[in-house]
Amino acid sequence: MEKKKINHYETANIAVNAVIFIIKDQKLWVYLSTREKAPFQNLLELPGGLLQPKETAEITLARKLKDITGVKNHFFQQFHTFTNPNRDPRSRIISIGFIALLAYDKVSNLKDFHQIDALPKLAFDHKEIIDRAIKYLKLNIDSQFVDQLMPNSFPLNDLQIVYEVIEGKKLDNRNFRKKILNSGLIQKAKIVQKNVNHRPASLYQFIKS
Amino acid sequence: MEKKKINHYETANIAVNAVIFIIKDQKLWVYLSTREKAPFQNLLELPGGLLQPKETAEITLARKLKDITGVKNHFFQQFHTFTNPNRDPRSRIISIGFIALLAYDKVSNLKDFHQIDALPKLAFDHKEIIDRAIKYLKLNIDSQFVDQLMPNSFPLNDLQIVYEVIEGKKLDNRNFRKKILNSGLIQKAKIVQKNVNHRPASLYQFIKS
DNA sequence: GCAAAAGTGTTGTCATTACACCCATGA
DNA sequence: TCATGGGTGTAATGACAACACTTTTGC
Repeated sequence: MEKKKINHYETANIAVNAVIFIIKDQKLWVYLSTREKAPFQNLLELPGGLLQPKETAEITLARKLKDITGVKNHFFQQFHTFTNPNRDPRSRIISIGFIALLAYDKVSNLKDFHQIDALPKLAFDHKEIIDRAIKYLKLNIDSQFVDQLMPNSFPLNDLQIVYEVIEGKKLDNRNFRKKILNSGLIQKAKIVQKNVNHRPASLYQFIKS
Repeated sequence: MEKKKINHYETANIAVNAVIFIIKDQKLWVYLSTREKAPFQNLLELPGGLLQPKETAEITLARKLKDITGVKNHFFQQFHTFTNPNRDPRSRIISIGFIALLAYDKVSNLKDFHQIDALPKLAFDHKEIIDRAIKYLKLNIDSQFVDQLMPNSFPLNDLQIVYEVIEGKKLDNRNFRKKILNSGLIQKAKIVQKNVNHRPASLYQFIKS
């Protein structure tokens, strides 16, 4: 008896994965959690999850991010979709990769963040996802991205460090200040830095349009 | 009797769609074909197809592009994945969107190309896919992209037109020539334009690295 | 000789780079 | 008073913008 071949195309689960970046101590850090189940048990992995019926990838991701960080209204952006048929040994799951950017002062617990230049072996293709996310971040660095990585108000030198970390090079302090102040993107906040054992900095904030 | 809920996640087919651009007559054109079956019968749609088992999206796309244009080794690039659960009325199909760029002299039949500023109603969410592809193209315009859109050798003024169409503005001829010649990206070809009823142009080509 | 597109230089403005010292605070 | 990071100006260079006429070919 011959079974009619209705459909020789593949069906798959659809996953999202978030590469959540923060900048702290002049380094880029990414959120990872430990897998409790096989496959890749005890290895670190990116947060993510499968799309439920009626969900877009963006809705699934917003739901997941809120669960993970407790922050509402995360900033995130698609950067690539990973479709290698063997990327999950259990079954075919394609993953839509997002970057999510977060100011470190919004993170209540930093222990799940890992420096991107000292990552151990990761589950699945998550190393590849992170590598591509970093490439995307460096290539698309702009004030909208940097805004997300900064606290509400900040010294100019902290802003400079964020640019330096992402661009991977030192910037001239005087030139940086000149440029950023002339850009019209930021303004002086009404408060000043306190409790530092050096000259307190003026604090600035991004002008929300 | 209660049915055990094994999996409340969605499975879906995975499609790729290609937004194939050419530039001709100082306009941007996109490849579309007419749907022969419902849904959206007789409307125009983007080329694409479903992933087969063991195929990555990139492999599926390369296969499809070769079928459509006859060209091997197409240049293409992912730009966005579309996951609206209602984007296909038959079942859940998510689509990975690619741009593909092609020199118009490689196209044997131009009848399936449509000017992007005069598109009729399209099938599915394909209008949205094209809009996003155009945005991506404009935002990421670089010499690698432009190279794909040019014939092997070309007059500088044709190159200028390609930049003008993508950027959506006129460029100064002298400044354009100065800049592009100083960039080190192109070199004079050994041949010269023929059979034109005006002064024949020197032809140039991109230096393949 | 006319139509059509190819090709060519100079000047002003603005953005970017390079570079080194004094300032305000807490301990 | 010392340690720590905050904060400042000027000059040289390079990139980009504005601008109009001559050249070469086919018909």
